Amino acid sequence: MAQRNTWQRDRVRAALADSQGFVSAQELHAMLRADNTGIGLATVYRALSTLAASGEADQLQSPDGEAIYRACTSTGHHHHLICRGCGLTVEIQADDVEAWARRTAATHGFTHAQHIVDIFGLCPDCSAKAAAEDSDAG
Amino acid sequence: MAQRNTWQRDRVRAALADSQGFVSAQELHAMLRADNTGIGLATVYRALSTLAASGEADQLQSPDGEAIYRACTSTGHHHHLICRGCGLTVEIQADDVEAWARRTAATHGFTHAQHIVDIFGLCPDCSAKAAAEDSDAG
DNA sequence: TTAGGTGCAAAACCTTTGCACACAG
DNA sequence: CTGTGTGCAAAGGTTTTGCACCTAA
Repeated sequence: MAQRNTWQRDRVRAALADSQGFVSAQELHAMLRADNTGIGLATVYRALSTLAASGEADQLQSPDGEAIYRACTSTGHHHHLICRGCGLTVEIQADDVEAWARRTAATHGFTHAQHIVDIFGLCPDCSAKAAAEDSDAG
Repeated sequence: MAQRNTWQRDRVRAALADSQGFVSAQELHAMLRADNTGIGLATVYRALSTLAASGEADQLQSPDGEAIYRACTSTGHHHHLICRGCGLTVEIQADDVEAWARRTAATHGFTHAQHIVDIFGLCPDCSAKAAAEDSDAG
């Protein structure tokens, strides 16, 4: 039948739960290897896919183009505030926007809707640096 | 010295402006090749990076893990509801979201903030087709 | 002239897949 | 026993990079 309960799967799940924010499959694999398990990279990917499919994990794309995962928290996902200067990424809650996106898709009869909501800008540090360079370099 | 003004760069910029919504570098390259230009894939990537760095284009990750770009329109800001199946694009107004984005950036001390708010999904037609295939094959 | 841009192809990167074997049920 | 899961490595995809030539200022 469906899924078996292997220690590999458990380790992946545990490592995922252990991580506070998002983790890439590569990072997860590295963690697991460092943890003295001879787990394979493909296994990590497969476990992650399965976990994501069964709703135990959330999967999305990092700004770097990697797939990143997090243990599934009961309530929806969030979005990102990304610094163009240093790459700093702040996770933001946007329940209103979630609702708006769903409503907008439904209004137009769209199904299977995913939304992209991200804000690019300069973080406080980079804003200060940019201002300094501006008056400095002219 | 800074950037030169090559026809390749111009074509990339034009193709980008020509596209409603987001386009991947691969798609852009295909368009440009079909347009009778012998432009190279690497050139498209390089032009896109330059454009993104100079603020003329916005770059982000599609749900499929590709980097996607769109022309940065300084005026008449609106968003898109894009059909994954047939490419149909609906322009949507989102004043509430505009306000929210501005507020969120400010709250975190971010400056020069631009936001990306787009929804990908299946339009009514493609939804129906997908449902038909589902009950047919499943 | 100068130095940045271009094209091609190979490299690098992340992710998926084929295969033989092991292990959960 | 049955069939899913695993590990390895090779394949697949996208994006970057090296190099020689070209071209815009």
